[in-house]
Order: sequence, then structure tokens, then C-alpha cells
Amino acid sequence: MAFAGLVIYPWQRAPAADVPDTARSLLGWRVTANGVTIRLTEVEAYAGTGEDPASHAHRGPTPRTEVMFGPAGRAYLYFVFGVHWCLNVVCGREGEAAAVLLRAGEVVDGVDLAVGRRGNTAIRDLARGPARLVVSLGVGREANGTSMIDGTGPLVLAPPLESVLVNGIESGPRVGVASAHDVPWRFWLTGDPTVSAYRRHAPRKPKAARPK
DNA sequence: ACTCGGATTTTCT
DNA sequence: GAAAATCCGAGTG
Repeated sequence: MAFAGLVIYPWQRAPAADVPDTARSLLGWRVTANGVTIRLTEVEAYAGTGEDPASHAHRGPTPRTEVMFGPAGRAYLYFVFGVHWCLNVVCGREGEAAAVLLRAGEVVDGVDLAVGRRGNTAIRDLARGPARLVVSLGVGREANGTSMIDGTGPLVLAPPLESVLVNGIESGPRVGVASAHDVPWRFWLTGDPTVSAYRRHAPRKPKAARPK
């Protein structure tokens, strides 16, 4: 019997260059935190320094992206648009900076808790989008840098209990990124209702005169 | 059903 | 100082 703290999944040993394959393989896995479990239905891959201009780590380590350069299996949470948190699983070897963004999933346990955190929302929209997923899990900045493997942090990432054969897996361009529209590194379960709607990156409106 | 704009703060140039 | 891996509500067809 394996010691929980010593479990190493194969993708944790994979190099950063394999992050698209890792992302695809994580579909159907379960993320649990604070009484809510979500089955992943949509993810995106981000590669490390230099190769992927859409990655936060593209220009090398900074205080924010430091955790991405650490060992695979930790959580990388970032704050976006001054409003939302999004959750990534760090991938690649130490010193590399790949990550998989958890974009959407189906709440399979703790639905009541998730509804309490998300407010009046359709069940299937509870985790339909990266920021929504984080709200349902009830995590925030305190989870950044913690392991998602060994149970020492609030988040636990676990393989599917049974083989979750579905219709299939599709891929396409990543959502909302300001560059690299041509890289099909978004993966989702075909036809799953909890997959978020694709939106092309919308250019920001030039700043209007500020009232007051 | 779809499009548009605002919120709000961290990060890096 | 500007941009950012988003979400929600309002307005229109």
C-alpha cells in the first residue's frame, strides 16, 4: 500500500514540453477542497519560459510565478482582472514552468456547499469557468504553492475512480489569451454541459475619462 | 440569443 | 501606467 505522501503520478515526472499531453490526461480527474469535489471537464496547457507568450512565466521567474518553477503537483493561483482567482496545477520538472489551468468541471460532491459559495446559479454552472471553479472549491490565495497531491494543503487532485470513458476529447484555441491564438492547447470532454463557452480574447476598451 | 462594458488589484514595463 | 488565462448584468434583436 502506498503512503499517501509518496504518491507520484507519471505526469509529475514529465518535462514541460509534454504539458499538452498532461493537460489532456487530467480530464476526468477530481479536485477536492473544503467539502466540494469537482470532476474536471475542461483544461488548458501553458508551457514555460520562452516558448509560450501566453504563459505568465514566459519571461522568467518573478515573485508571482515562482511556484510555477517548483515541483509538479503544486497549486498556482493567480488573481485576474482585480476580481477573480484561477487555479493551475504546476507541471514540468523543477526549474521548468509549465502549468495546466483548470477551466471547468462538474460538481460531483458537496453541491450544497458549492451553491452556498456561488449563490443562485444553475447546478451545471457552478464550476463552468476557471474563476467559478475556484469559488466553488472555496480556496484563495492561501492555497497558492501548496501540494495538490499529498493532502498537506486544502486541495487534493485524484485520478478517476473508474474508467471514465466518454464520447471523446476535443481541443481548440485557449480562451481569453492575448496571444498565441493559434495553439490548440485547450482540451475538453466532448458534449459535456459543464464546459465553458468559448470566447475570443476581447481587446480592452481604451480608458475613458474617469468620472470624479 | 447575443453583444457590450464595468469591476478592481496585482504585476511588470 | 497599462494590461490582464473573467464574470455578470443590462441592453438589444
